[in-house]
Amino acid sequence: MVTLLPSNKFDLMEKHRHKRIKTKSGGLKTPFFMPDATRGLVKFLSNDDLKKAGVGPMVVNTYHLFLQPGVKLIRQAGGIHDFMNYRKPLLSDSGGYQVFSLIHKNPQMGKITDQGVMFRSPLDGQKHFITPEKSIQIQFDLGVDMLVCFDDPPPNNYKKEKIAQAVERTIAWAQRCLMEYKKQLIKRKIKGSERPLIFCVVQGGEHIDLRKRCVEGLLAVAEKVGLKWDGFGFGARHIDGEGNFMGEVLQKTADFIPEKYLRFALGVGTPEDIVKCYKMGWDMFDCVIPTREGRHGKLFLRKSNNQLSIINTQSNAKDRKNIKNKFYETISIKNNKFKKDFGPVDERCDCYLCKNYSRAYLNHLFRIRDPLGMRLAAVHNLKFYADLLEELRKI
RNA sequence: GGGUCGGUGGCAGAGCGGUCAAUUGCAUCAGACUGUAAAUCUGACGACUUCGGUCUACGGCGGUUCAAAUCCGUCCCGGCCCA
Repeated sequence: MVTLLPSNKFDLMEKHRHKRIKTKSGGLKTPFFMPDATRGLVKFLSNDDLKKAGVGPMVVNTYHLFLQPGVKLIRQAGGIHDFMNYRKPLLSDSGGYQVFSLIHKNPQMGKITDQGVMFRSPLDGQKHFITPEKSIQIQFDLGVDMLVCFDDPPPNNYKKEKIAQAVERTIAWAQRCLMEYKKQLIKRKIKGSERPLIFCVVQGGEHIDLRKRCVEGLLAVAEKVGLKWDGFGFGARHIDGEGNFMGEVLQKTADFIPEKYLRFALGVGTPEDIVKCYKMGWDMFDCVIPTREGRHGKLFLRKSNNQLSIINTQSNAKDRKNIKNKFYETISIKNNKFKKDFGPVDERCDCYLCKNYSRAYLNHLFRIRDPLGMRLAAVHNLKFYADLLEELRKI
């Protein structure tokens, strides 16, 4: 494998660590990245593609799977692993993010109360009431290896008092989630080694005091219930209104979370954001970037050296400035300049795309909008992420 | 040869006297995307420009009109119908 990271480029605090965790579907070493298989698949990819891309654990989504095909069917299939025929660890996101992405962004899509959330299905408009308890029950029904508490992630630009309110709600919901978790373990007679790991989520937007309050509240709640969290997630968006990475908030939040807990930076992120978070002590990541941007024709490339990128010259001024800090480059394969480029997408990459096809061919696939193009691009980007994380595991 | 319907920007196809450099779709060019309502979304798309405008454009030519892609004449080209 070609080294991705320049060895001396990161002047951040060195708080990274390596943990080993056990799940019923196998062990994991941190740090690791999980692609989002929201509806029970990484769009366009087969399990074989995932394997070739070096994908291990993945994230599925409670709310989306609840809507379709429904929990009952997945139970009949023998659980989400059997349904997908995927044997590696799976983490289910609670549906909390959909409180943000569907409702906070679009109030007519549902209603949030202390009791729970009324979602209006984007599929057919039907109403569904999801409570913290229900989210946990669904996640047990899915049979995942890791589950996440149902939370309320407000947009970062909300007034502080509203974010504080979301923090208190998230803490209260976490307690209800943990109680339900306890109940389900007993009800289903789940033994220690079969126990899914449980993550709570820290809210608080850009406010460090609220993040602190949230971590403390979540620790207190666990004590009250008499169980321990396996990990803490960083909730809401980790970029501010201008698209800037909220480095200090991420760093401080990591510091508030006691060392022994896993730290899961939900939704992070770009390769550089992952590296930064890793250095701060975050262990786990998931993001749609490699797959979505791949489907949209953006490919991640290993840099030939530590010099400035010359490829991405058409990006805006802000990007051009930022690119100095990047250890990789990106191309938009749809661009005209690749029409007759018969070289591989990334000559330093050994993924299925780069080993078999040219830039010109991929450009053609995107021009005719054939799904094969999106599939190959997603495989390539996931391999890039897999290689990056493999490298981080060695640092 | 007669009749009839048509010829609009790369293509398809609106417009049928001024608000038209011309709706819309496709194509093209670029950009965005961070716990996936995303095979999506945004912008540009005649030429020049001191960004206020200026010019050239709706088959050709010639008219009518203050004003024509839009009305009239004629020519060229195409579809269909009749001989």
